[in-house]
Amino acid sequence: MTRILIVDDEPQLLRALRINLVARHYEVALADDGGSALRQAAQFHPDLVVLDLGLPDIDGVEVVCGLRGWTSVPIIVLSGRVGSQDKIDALDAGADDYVTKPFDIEELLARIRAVTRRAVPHGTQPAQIRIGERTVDLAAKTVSGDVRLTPTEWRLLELLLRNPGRLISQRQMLTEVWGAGYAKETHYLRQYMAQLRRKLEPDPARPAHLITEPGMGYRFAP
Amino acid sequence: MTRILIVDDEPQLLRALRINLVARHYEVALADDGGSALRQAAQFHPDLVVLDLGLPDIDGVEVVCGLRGWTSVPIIVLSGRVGSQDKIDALDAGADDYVTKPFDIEELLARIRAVTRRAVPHGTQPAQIRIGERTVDLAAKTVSGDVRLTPTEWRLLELLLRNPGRLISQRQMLTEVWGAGYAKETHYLRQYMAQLRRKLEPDPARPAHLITEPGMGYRFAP
DNA sequence: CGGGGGCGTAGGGAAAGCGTCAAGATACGG
DNA sequence: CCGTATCTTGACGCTTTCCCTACGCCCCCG
Repeated sequence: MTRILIVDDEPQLLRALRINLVARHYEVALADDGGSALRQAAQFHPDLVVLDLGLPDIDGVEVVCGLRGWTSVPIIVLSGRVGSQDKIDALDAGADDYVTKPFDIEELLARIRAVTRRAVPHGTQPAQIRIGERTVDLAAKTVSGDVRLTPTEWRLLELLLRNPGRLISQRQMLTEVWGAGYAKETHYLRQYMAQLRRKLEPDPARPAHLITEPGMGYRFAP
Repeated sequence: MTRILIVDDEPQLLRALRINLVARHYEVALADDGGSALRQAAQFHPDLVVLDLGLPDIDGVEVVCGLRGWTSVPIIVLSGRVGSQDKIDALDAGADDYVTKPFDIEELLARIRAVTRRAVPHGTQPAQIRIGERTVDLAAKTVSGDVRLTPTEWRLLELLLRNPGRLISQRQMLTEVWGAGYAKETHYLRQYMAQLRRKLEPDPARPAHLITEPGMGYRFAP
């Protein structure tokens, strides 16, 4: 469920927004000034902030900066000011969208959908990745079970593991690992992929995680 | 360098935007109708699309859908229509922002910055397309259900999927997939289309998505 | 009713791509 | 200076993919 923090000093607008959002199954938290907005954001960990610029205590742009200091949560700014400079300031401070009051609630909802659709779910990939019976730690550059990899093998493996499930073209692998000018040396790939499989795959002859896509490239299957 | 595709049918607006964007070191491509917009997007691979809704050939929302069929590139819609419903339709079709004309160029630039700042580098977000019971991801080159495609099959499928609903002539398919000298080898098409259908269609004998247009070409029906 | 063009399916030979073994070349540390 | 680890390069079977031919079907048209 998407969690939304609404920040506005007008009680009736706050109320109207809360009702509309709850009806659409959002989880809602409220704040009526900048200070409590920052506090609520830290506690509530919203997936989206709807922020009125005209707050009694802190300027709205300041609130945006305060949030952006530690979070990349999407922010939609509401404001009665129609001047372009206000919009530019808010957007460049880190806001994702800017809606001028008065606004149609349906439009705001559509913009909320647009912004949340784009947002990446927080919590990216962990540093530890399992390959068969082995565990690879990209940050520490270690593999469980006393397996050691050469620098070239690490570069190659990292490229694959950072794109789980995605096909990496031979060209991309060669240019990123060996450099431009080696784009045709597919021989290196076969050589080093074989070594990686020998060191990592449970059954190197039948690779289950370091997959070949003939004519195209390789992929890491988690 | 950020690459921007501008789609508008007014030459003077096109010109003004191009000048402003080039001055700010964006790389710019232009299109003046929906058809060339879709084509340009497939060729130019922009990091952002600025799209006017009032195009002569295709409705703007259709263009948004056409793009969203295969890419998650950010889209900022321009429009003279101020009605909320137009905004909602465009945003829900997959647009990221909606700016009503006339607009301040500085505001548009700020919105461009806001949208591109949020955008993740190419390909990290899956752009998935449904074909029957299968799901195709063009960026990762994956098909659900342990289906694998050969390089030629991918080139052919990509061409069709990037032009959803549109007829692709045999000539175009042959030249783009096999090369300029193969424009008459229509039996290649029958061969590979059959294979694609076998691998993707629920009932290959009665294709529901990879449609033959006798004497003309083929079409992908979403 | 017969013929022809366009379409779908099947199968086989050629070629390209892949995995592997092995050995020479190069860098690095003792 | 030598030995080891690592990176290049070459050669050889094997698999996948591509290209091509052949054949049967359907629809349109004569």
